[in-house]
Amino acid sequence: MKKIIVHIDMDAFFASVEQALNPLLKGKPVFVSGNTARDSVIAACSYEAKKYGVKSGMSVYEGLNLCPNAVIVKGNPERYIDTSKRIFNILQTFTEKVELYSIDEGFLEITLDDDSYENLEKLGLSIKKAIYEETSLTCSAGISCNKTVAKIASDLCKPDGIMIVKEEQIPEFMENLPVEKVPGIGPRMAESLTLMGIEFCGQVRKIPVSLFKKKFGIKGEEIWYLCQGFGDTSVTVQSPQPKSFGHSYTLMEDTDDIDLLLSVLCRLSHQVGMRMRQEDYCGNVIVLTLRYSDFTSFTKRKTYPFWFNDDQTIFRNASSIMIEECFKKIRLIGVSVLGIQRKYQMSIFRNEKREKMLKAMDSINKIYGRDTIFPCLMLYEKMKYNPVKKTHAFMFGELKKISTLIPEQPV
DNA sequence: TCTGGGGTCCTAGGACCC
DNA sequence: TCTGGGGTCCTAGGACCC
Repeated sequence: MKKIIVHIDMDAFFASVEQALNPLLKGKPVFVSGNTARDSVIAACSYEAKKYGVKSGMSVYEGLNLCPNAVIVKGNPERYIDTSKRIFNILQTFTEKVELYSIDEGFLEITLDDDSYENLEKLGLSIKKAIYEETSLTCSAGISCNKTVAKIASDLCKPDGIMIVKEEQIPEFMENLPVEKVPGIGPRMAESLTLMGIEFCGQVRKIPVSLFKKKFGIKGEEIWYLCQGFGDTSVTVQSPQPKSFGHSYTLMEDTDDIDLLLSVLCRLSHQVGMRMRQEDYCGNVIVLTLRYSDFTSFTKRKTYPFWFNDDQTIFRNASSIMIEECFKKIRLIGVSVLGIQRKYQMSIFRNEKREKMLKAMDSINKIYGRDTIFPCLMLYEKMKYNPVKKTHAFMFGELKKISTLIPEQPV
Protein backbone atom coordinates (compact mmCIF):
# COMPACT_ATOMS: atom_id res chain seq x y z
CA MET A 1 0.00 0.00 0.00
CA LYS A 2 1.33 3.38 -0.96
CA LYS A 3 -0.02 6.80 -0.01
CA ILE A 4 0.03 9.34 -2.82
CA ILE A 5 -0.98 12.99 -3.07
CA VAL A 6 -2.79 14.40 -6.08
CA HIS A 7 -2.97 18.14 -6.61
CA ILE A 8 -5.77 19.32 -8.87
CA ASP A 9 -5.54 22.86 -10.17
CA MET A 10 -8.19 24.27 -12.49
CA ASP A 11 -6.86 25.97 -15.62
CA ALA A 12 -7.43 29.77 -15.70
CA PHE A 13 -10.46 29.07 -13.55
CA PHE A 14 -12.59 32.26 -13.61
CA ALA A 15 -11.85 32.88 -17.29
CA SER A 16 -12.58 29.26 -18.23
CA VAL A 17 -15.92 29.34 -16.39
CA GLU A 18 -16.88 32.43 -18.39
CA GLN A 19 -15.74 30.83 -21.65
CA ALA A 20 -17.65 27.64 -20.90
CA LEU A 21 -20.79 29.68 -20.32
CA ASN A 22 -20.46 32.08 -23.23
CA PRO A 23 -19.46 30.46 -26.55
CA LEU A 24 -18.55 33.87 -27.98
CA LEU A 25 -15.61 34.03 -25.57
CA LYS A 26 -14.17 30.67 -26.60
CA GLY A 27 -10.75 30.87 -28.20
CA LYS A 28 -10.44 34.56 -27.35
CA PRO A 29 -8.16 36.35 -24.92
CA VAL A 30 -10.37 37.10 -21.90
CA PHE A 31 -9.61 39.15 -18.81
CA VAL A 32 -11.85 38.65 -15.80
CA SER A 33 -11.70 41.82 -13.76
CA GLY A 34 -12.74 42.06 -10.14
CA ASN A 35 -16.12 43.28 -9.03
CA THR A 36 -14.67 46.51 -7.70
CA ALA A 37 -15.04 50.25 -8.08
CA ARG A 38 -11.90 50.58 -10.15
CA ASP A 39 -11.86 47.63 -12.52
CA SER A 40 -8.17 47.95 -12.61
CA VAL A 41 -6.77 44.52 -11.92
CA ILE A 42 -7.00 41.27 -13.84
CA ALA A 43 -8.31 38.61 -11.45
CA ALA A 44 -7.84 35.86 -14.06
CA CYS A 45 -7.11 35.64 -17.76
CA SER A 46 -7.62 32.96 -20.37
CA TYR A 47 -4.74 30.99 -21.89
CA GLU A 48 -5.22 32.93 -25.13
CA ALA A 49 -4.33 36.07 -23.13
CA LYS A 50 -1.49 34.39 -21.26
CA LYS A 51 0.23 33.81 -24.59
CA TYR A 52 0.75 37.58 -24.78
CA GLY A 53 2.41 37.61 -21.38
CA VAL A 54 -0.67 38.69 -19.44
CA LYS A 55 -0.85 37.41 -15.86
CA SER A 56 -3.45 37.59 -13.13
CA GLY A 57 -2.75 40.40 -10.71
CA MET A 58 -1.62 42.65 -13.54
CA SER A 59 -3.40 45.96 -14.08
CA VAL A 60 -5.95 45.96 -16.91
CA TYR A 61 -4.02 48.87 -18.40
CA GLU A 62 -0.83 46.84 -18.55
CA GLY A 63 -2.73 43.80 -19.83
CA LEU A 64 -4.29 45.77 -22.67
CA ASN A 65 -0.88 47.07 -23.67
CA LEU A 66 0.28 43.47 -24.11
CA CYS A 67 -2.97 42.19 -25.58
CA PRO A 68 -5.09 45.03 -27.01
CA ASN A 69 -7.87 42.81 -28.37
CA ALA A 70 -8.72 41.17 -25.05
CA VAL A 71 -12.36 40.93 -23.99
CA ILE A 72 -12.92 42.19 -20.44
CA VAL A 73 -15.56 40.38 -18.42
CA LYS A 74 -16.77 41.39 -14.98
CA GLY A 75 -16.33 38.57 -12.46
CA ASN A 76 -19.27 36.55 -11.12
CA PRO A 77 -18.13 35.29 -7.71
CA GLU A 78 -21.29 33.24 -7.02
CA ARG A 79 -20.85 31.39 -10.29
CA TYR A 80 -17.25 30.46 -9.39
CA ILE A 81 -18.19 29.33 -5.90
CA ASP A 82 -20.95 27.16 -7.30
CA THR A 83 -18.65 25.59 -9.90
CA SER A 84 -16.02 25.05 -7.22
CA LYS A 85 -18.51 23.16 -5.04
CA ARG A 86 -19.44 20.89 -7.92
CA ILE A 87 -15.78 20.16 -8.60
CA PHE A 88 -15.08 19.27 -4.98
CA ASN A 89 -18.09 16.97 -4.93
CA ILE A 90 -16.49 15.12 -7.83
CA LEU A 91 -13.14 14.91 -6.06
CA GLN A 92 -14.87 13.38 -3.07
CA THR A 93 -16.01 10.46 -5.19
CA PHE A 94 -12.34 9.44 -5.49
CA THR A 95 -11.44 9.67 -1.79
CA GLU A 96 -12.81 10.98 1.48
CA LYS A 97 -9.53 12.77 2.06
CA VAL A 98 -9.89 15.96 0.04
CA GLU A 99 -8.37 19.24 1.17
CA LEU A 100 -9.96 22.37 -0.26
CA TYR A 101 -6.88 24.50 -0.72
CA SER A 102 -8.52 27.40 -2.56
CA ILE A 103 -11.51 28.02 -4.80
CA ASP A 104 -9.82 26.25 -7.71
CA GLU A 105 -7.31 23.90 -6.10
CA GLY A 106 -7.46 20.81 -3.99
CA PHE A 107 -5.31 18.01 -2.64
CA LEU A 108 -6.41 14.37 -2.59
CA GLU A 109 -4.82 11.68 -0.49
CA ILE A 110 -5.21 8.25 -2.03
CA THR A 111 -3.81 4.91 -0.94
CA LEU A 112 -3.03 2.47 -3.72
CA ASP A 113 -1.80 -1.10 -3.94
CA ASP A 114 -0.31 -0.49 -7.32
CA ASP A 115 1.59 2.77 -7.58
CA SER A 116 3.12 2.04 -10.94
CA TYR A 117 3.46 4.97 -13.29
CA GLU A 118 0.71 3.58 -15.52
CA ASN A 119 -1.72 3.22 -12.64
CA LEU A 120 -1.04 6.74 -11.35
CA GLU A 121 -1.56 8.13 -14.82
CA LYS A 122 -4.82 6.24 -15.12
CA LEU A 123 -5.98 7.72 -11.81
CA GLY A 124 -5.04 11.28 -12.82
CA LEU A 125 -6.76 10.98 -16.16
CA SER A 126 -9.94 9.61 -14.61
CA ILE A 127 -10.15 12.57 -12.19
CA LYS A 128 -9.59 15.01 -15.04
CA LYS A 129 -12.20 13.28 -17.15
CA ALA A 130 -14.80 13.32 -14.37
CA ILE A 131 -14.31 17.05 -13.85
CA TYR A 132 -14.50 17.78 -17.55
CA GLU A 133 -17.68 15.77 -18.01
CA GLU A 134 -19.42 17.62 -15.19
CA THR A 135 -18.18 21.18 -15.88
CA SER A 136 -16.63 21.32 -19.39
CA LEU A 137 -13.52 22.68 -17.66
CA THR A 138 -9.98 21.41 -17.88
CA CYS A 139 -7.57 21.10 -15.01
CA SER A 140 -4.01 20.02 -14.37
CA ALA A 141 -3.04 17.17 -12.08
CA GLY A 142 0.23 16.82 -10.21
CA ILE A 143 0.89 13.48 -8.53
CA SER A 144 3.64 12.78 -6.03
CA CYS A 145 4.24 11.70 -2.46
CA ASN A 146 3.87 15.15 -0.87
CA LYS A 147 1.90 18.33 -1.37
CA THR A 148 4.80 20.56 -2.37
CA VAL A 149 6.00 18.38 -5.24
CA ALA A 150 2.44 17.58 -6.36
CA LYS A 151 1.68 21.29 -6.53
CA ILE A 152 4.85 22.13 -8.44
CA ALA A 153 4.09 19.30 -10.85
CA SER A 154 0.54 20.47 -11.59
CA ASP A 155 1.88 23.95 -12.25
CA LEU A 156 4.52 22.68 -14.67
CA CYS A 157 2.07 20.68 -16.79
CA LYS A 158 -0.50 23.46 -17.25
CA PRO A 159 -2.83 23.64 -19.03
CA ASP A 160 -4.78 20.39 -19.17
CA GLY A 161 -1.78 18.29 -18.24
CA ILE A 162 -0.78 15.54 -15.91
CA MET A 163 2.62 15.09 -14.30
CA ILE A 164 3.79 12.29 -12.06
CA VAL A 165 6.88 12.59 -9.89
CA LYS A 166 7.59 9.42 -7.96
CA GLU A 167 9.50 9.61 -4.72
CA GLU A 168 12.73 8.30 -6.22
CA GLN A 169 12.54 10.89 -9.01
CA ILE A 170 12.32 13.89 -6.69
CA PRO A 171 16.06 14.73 -6.43
CA GLU A 172 16.40 14.78 -10.20
CA PHE A 173 13.11 16.67 -10.57
CA MET A 174 14.19 19.43 -8.18
CA GLU A 175 17.79 19.71 -9.44
CA ASN A 176 17.12 22.11 -12.34
CA LEU A 177 13.87 23.61 -11.06
CA PRO A 178 14.00 27.42 -10.84
CA VAL A 179 13.60 28.44 -7.20
CA GLU A 180 10.64 30.73 -7.89
CA LYS A 181 8.59 27.67 -8.88
CA VAL A 182 8.61 26.52 -5.26
CA PRO A 183 5.47 27.58 -3.38
CA GLY A 184 6.63 29.76 -0.51
CA ILE A 185 9.37 31.45 -2.51
CA GLY A 186 7.94 34.74 -3.69
CA PRO A 187 9.50 37.58 -5.66
CA ARG A 188 11.39 38.99 -2.66
CA MET A 189 12.94 35.71 -1.61
CA ALA A 190 13.76 34.84 -5.22
CA GLU A 191 15.56 38.15 -5.53
CA SER A 192 17.58 37.51 -2.38
CA LEU A 193 18.51 34.07 -3.70
CA THR A 194 19.55 35.54 -7.05
CA LEU A 195 21.87 37.89 -5.18
CA MET A 196 23.43 34.80 -3.59
CA GLY A 197 23.91 33.36 -7.09
CA ILE A 198 21.13 30.81 -6.62
CA GLU A 199 18.74 30.21 -9.50
CA PHE A 200 17.89 26.51 -9.22
CA CYS A 201 16.80 24.31 -6.34
CA GLY A 202 19.78 22.01 -6.91
CA GLN A 203 22.12 24.82 -5.91
CA VAL A 204 20.39 25.20 -2.54
CA ARG A 205 21.36 21.66 -1.51
CA LYS A 206 25.04 22.54 -1.73
CA ILE A 207 24.65 25.29 0.85
CA PRO A 208 24.44 24.29 4.55
CA VAL A 209 20.96 24.62 6.01
CA SER A 210 22.51 26.50 8.94
CA LEU A 211 23.53 29.30 6.61
CA PHE A 212 19.98 29.58 5.29
CA LYS A 213 18.62 29.65 8.79
CA LYS A 214 21.08 32.31 9.85
CA LYS A 215 20.30 34.49 6.84
CA PHE A 216 16.51 34.11 6.57
CA GLY A 217 15.40 32.70 9.94
CA ILE A 218 12.75 29.98 10.20
CA LYS A 219 11.59 30.79 6.68
CA GLY A 220 15.13 30.11 5.42
CA GLU A 221 15.23 26.69 7.00
CA GLU A 222 11.80 25.90 5.58
CA ILE A 223 12.68 26.86 2.03
CA TRP A 224 15.94 24.93 2.24
CA TYR A 225 13.89 21.76 2.78
CA LEU A 226 11.24 22.73 0.22
CA CYS A 227 13.98 23.12 -2.39
CA GLN A 228 15.03 19.50 -1.75
CA GLY A 229 11.46 18.43 -2.52
CA PHE A 230 10.46 17.72 1.07
CA GLY A 231 6.92 18.72 1.91
CA ASP A 232 3.79 18.19 3.91
CA THR A 233 2.22 14.78 3.40
CA SER A 234 -0.93 15.33 5.44
CA VAL A 235 -4.18 16.25 3.73
CA THR A 236 -6.43 18.31 6.02
CA VAL A 237 -10.04 17.39 5.41
CA GLN A 238 -11.66 19.81 7.83
CA SER A 239 -11.30 23.46 7.04
CA PRO A 240 -9.49 25.10 9.94
CA GLN A 241 -11.13 27.72 12.13
CA PRO A 242 -10.72 31.16 10.55
CA LYS A 243 -8.22 33.55 12.14
CA SER A 244 -9.75 36.76 10.84
CA PHE A 245 -12.70 38.28 9.02
CA GLY A 246 -12.05 41.35 6.91
CA HIS A 247 -13.17 43.47 4.00
CA SER A 248 -11.44 46.25 2.15
CA TYR A 249 -12.42 48.58 -0.64
CA THR A 250 -10.59 50.77 -3.10
CA LEU A 251 -12.65 53.90 -3.61
CA MET A 252 -13.86 55.12 -7.01
CA GLU A 253 -11.44 57.99 -6.59
CA ASP A 254 -9.06 59.10 -3.89
CA THR A 255 -10.93 61.24 -1.41
CA ASP A 256 -10.80 63.12 1.86
CA ASP A 257 -14.58 63.42 2.08
CA ILE A 258 -14.99 62.22 5.63
CA ASP A 259 -18.70 61.49 5.24
CA LEU A 260 -18.00 59.20 2.30
CA LEU A 261 -15.11 57.52 4.10
CA LEU A 262 -17.26 56.88 7.15
CA SER A 263 -20.09 55.60 4.99
CA VAL A 264 -17.75 53.11 3.29
CA LEU A 265 -16.25 52.08 6.60
CA CYS A 266 -19.77 51.52 7.91
CA ARG A 267 -20.53 49.25 4.96
CA LEU A 268 -17.33 47.27 5.45
CA SER A 269 -18.04 46.91 9.19
CA HIS A 270 -21.54 45.71 8.31
CA GLN A 271 -20.16 43.12 5.87
CA VAL A 272 -17.63 41.86 8.41
CA GLY A 273 -20.21 41.70 11.21
CA MET A 274 -22.75 39.90 9.06
CA ARG A 275 -20.27 37.22 8.05
CA MET A 276 -19.13 36.71 11.62
CA ARG A 277 -22.71 36.30 12.83
CA GLN A 278 -23.54 34.00 9.95
CA GLU A 279 -20.67 31.72 10.88
CA ASP A 280 -21.19 32.21 14.60
CA TYR A 281 -17.83 33.74 15.48
CA CYS A 282 -16.82 36.72 17.53
CA GLY A 283 -13.50 38.52 17.93
CA ASN A 284 -11.75 41.04 20.17
CA VAL A 285 -9.27 42.84 17.89
CA ILE A 286 -9.99 45.46 15.24
CA VAL A 287 -7.51 46.27 12.49
CA LEU A 288 -8.02 49.33 10.34
CA THR A 289 -6.09 49.63 7.09
CA LEU A 290 -5.80 52.83 5.08
CA ARG A 291 -3.99 53.31 1.81
CA TYR A 292 -3.31 56.87 0.81
CA SER A 293 -3.27 58.33 -2.69
CA ASP A 294 0.53 58.01 -2.79
CA PHE A 295 0.06 54.25 -2.21
CA THR A 296 1.63 54.26 1.21
CA SER A 297 -0.34 52.06 3.60
CA PHE A 298 -1.00 52.16 7.24
CA THR A 299 -2.51 49.66 9.65
CA LYS A 300 -3.55 50.21 13.21
CA ARG A 301 -4.91 47.54 15.50
CA LYS A 302 -6.52 47.60 18.89
CA THR A 303 -7.30 44.80 21.30
CA TYR A 304 -10.40 45.03 23.46
CA PRO A 305 -11.18 43.29 26.73
CA PHE A 306 -14.47 41.95 25.35
CA TRP A 307 -15.69 39.99 22.32
CA PHE A 308 -18.05 41.25 19.66
CA ASN A 309 -19.51 40.58 16.23
CA ASP A 310 -21.91 43.47 15.81
CA ASP A 311 -21.57 46.07 13.08
CA GLN A 312 -21.78 49.00 15.43
CA THR A 313 -18.96 48.01 17.76
CA ILE A 314 -16.73 47.31 14.78
CA PHE A 315 -17.66 50.56 13.06
CA ARG A 316 -17.47 52.85 16.07
CA ASN A 317 -14.07 51.64 17.13
CA ALA A 318 -12.62 51.48 13.61
CA SER A 319 -13.92 54.96 12.84
CA SER A 320 -12.38 56.43 15.95
CA ILE A 321 -9.03 55.13 14.70
CA MET A 322 -9.70 56.35 11.16
CA ILE A 323 -10.57 59.92 12.05
CA GLU A 324 -7.16 60.48 13.59
CA GLU A 325 -5.44 59.29 10.43
CA CYS A 326 -7.44 61.11 7.73
CA PHE A 327 -4.94 63.82 6.98
CA LYS A 328 -4.51 63.18 3.25
CA LYS A 329 -6.54 61.70 0.41
CA ILE A 330 -7.42 58.08 0.89
CA ARG A 331 -7.46 55.36 -1.75
CA LEU A 332 -8.42 52.24 0.19
CA ILE A 333 -10.12 51.44 3.47
CA GLY A 334 -10.06 48.04 5.11
CA VAL A 335 -11.35 46.67 8.37
CA SER A 336 -10.71 43.26 9.90
CA VAL A 337 -11.61 41.55 13.13
CA LEU A 338 -9.04 39.22 14.69
CA GLY A 339 -8.86 37.23 17.91
CA ILE A 340 -11.57 34.99 16.50
CA GLN A 341 -13.39 32.56 18.77
CA ARG A 342 -16.56 30.53 18.53
CA LYS A 343 -19.31 32.75 19.85
CA TYR A 344 -20.72 30.28 22.34
CA GLN A 345 -17.31 29.85 23.94
CA MET A 346 -17.02 33.51 24.84
CA SER A 347 -18.86 35.86 27.10
CA ILE A 348 -19.76 38.18 24.31
CA PHE A 349 -20.44 41.86 24.81
CA ARG A 350 -24.18 41.91 25.41
CA ASN A 351 -26.72 44.49 24.49
CA GLU A 352 -30.05 42.81 24.23
CA LYS A 353 -31.74 45.51 22.19
CA ARG A 354 -28.94 45.58 19.67
CA GLU A 355 -28.80 41.81 19.44
CA LYS A 356 -32.50 41.67 18.65
CA MET A 357 -32.10 44.34 16.02
CA LEU A 358 -29.18 42.55 14.35
CA LYS A 359 -31.02 39.27 14.41
CA ALA A 360 -34.01 40.88 12.74
CA MET A 361 -31.79 42.61 10.18
CA ASP A 362 -29.90 39.42 9.34
CA SER A 363 -33.17 37.49 8.94
CA ILE A 364 -34.65 40.11 6.63
CA ASN A 365 -31.53 40.17 4.48
CA LYS A 366 -31.49 36.39 4.39
CA ILE A 367 -35.09 36.20 3.21
CA TYR A 368 -35.32 39.22 0.93
CA GLY A 369 -31.74 39.46 -0.29
CA ARG A 370 -28.52 41.20 0.64
CA ASP A 371 -28.81 44.88 1.57
CA THR A 372 -32.57 44.90 1.83
CA ILE A 373 -31.93 46.57 5.15
CA PHE A 374 -28.66 48.10 6.33
CA PRO A 375 -27.24 50.77 8.65
CA CYS A 376 -28.29 54.22 7.44
CA LEU A 377 -24.74 55.56 7.37
CA MET A 378 -24.27 53.35 4.33
CA LEU A 379 -26.80 55.50 2.51
CA TYR A 380 -24.30 58.25 1.86
CA GLU A 381 -22.16 56.01 -0.33
CA LYS A 382 -25.20 54.45 -1.98
CA MET A 383 -26.80 57.81 -2.74
CA LYS A 384 -23.55 59.21 -4.07
CA TYR A 385 -22.97 56.46 -6.60
CA ASN A 386 -26.44 55.06 -7.12
CA PRO A 387 -28.91 57.81 -6.27
CA VAL A 388 -31.90 56.22 -8.00
CA LYS A 389 -31.97 52.95 -6.13
CA LYS A 390 -34.66 52.74 -3.50
CA THR A 391 -33.34 51.86 -0.11
CA HIS A 392 -34.52 51.21 3.42
CA ALA A 393 -32.37 51.92 6.36
CA PHE A 394 -32.34 51.53 10.07
CA MET A 395 -30.95 54.26 12.16
CA PHE A 396 -27.59 54.35 13.86
CA GLY A 397 -28.24 58.08 14.06
CA GLU A 398 -29.26 60.96 11.87
CA LEU A 399 -28.33 60.65 8.24
CA LYS A 400 -27.73 64.32 7.60
CA LYS A 401 -25.04 64.70 10.22
CA ILE A 402 -22.87 61.72 9.57
CA SER A 403 -19.59 63.21 10.71
CA THR A 404 -21.08 64.30 14.00
CA LEU A 405 -22.02 60.71 14.73
CA ILE A 406 -18.51 59.67 15.34
CA PRO A 407 -18.41 58.26 18.72
CA GLU A 408 -17.83 60.60 21.53
CA GLN A 409 -16.90 57.45 23.34
CA PRO A 410 -15.94 54.33 21.43
CA VAL A 411 -17.85 51.35 22.74
C1' DT B 1 -5.70 55.07 -16.48
C1' DC B 2 -0.18 51.73 -12.84
C1' DT B 3 -0.78 48.95 -8.68
C1' DG B 4 -7.96 44.35 -6.21
C1' DG B 5 -9.42 41.68 -2.34
C1' DG B 6 -9.45 37.71 0.69
C1' DG B 7 -6.44 35.59 3.73
C1' DT B 8 -2.02 33.39 6.81
C1' DC B 9 2.33 33.57 8.98
C1' DC B 10 6.57 35.69 10.71
C1' DT B 11 9.46 39.34 12.80
C1' DA B 12 11.03 42.87 15.74
C1' DG B 13 10.41 46.13 19.23
C1' DG B 14 8.16 47.69 23.39
C1' DA B 15 5.42 47.20 27.69
C1' DC B 16 4.82 44.76 31.64
C1' DC B 17 5.27 41.19 35.19
C1' DC B 18 7.94 38.24 38.15
C1' DT C 1 21.38 54.91 42.77
C1' DC C 2 22.17 51.02 38.93
C1' DT C 3 21.39 46.67 37.11
C1' DG C 4 19.48 41.00 34.86
C1' DG C 5 16.71 38.04 32.40
C1' DG C 6 12.80 35.17 31.04
C1' DG C 7 8.08 35.03 29.51
C1' DT C 8 3.95 36.88 27.51
C1' DC C 9 1.13 40.01 25.17
C1' DC C 10 0.48 43.73 22.00
C1' DT C 11 1.52 46.31 17.80
C1' DA C 12 3.05 47.56 12.95
C1' DG C 13 4.77 46.00 8.91
C1' DG C 14 6.01 42.85 5.36
C1' DA C 15 6.18 38.49 2.55
C1' DC C 16 3.52 35.25 0.54
C1' DC C 17 -0.59 32.65 -1.39
C1' DC C 18 -4.84 32.37 -4.48
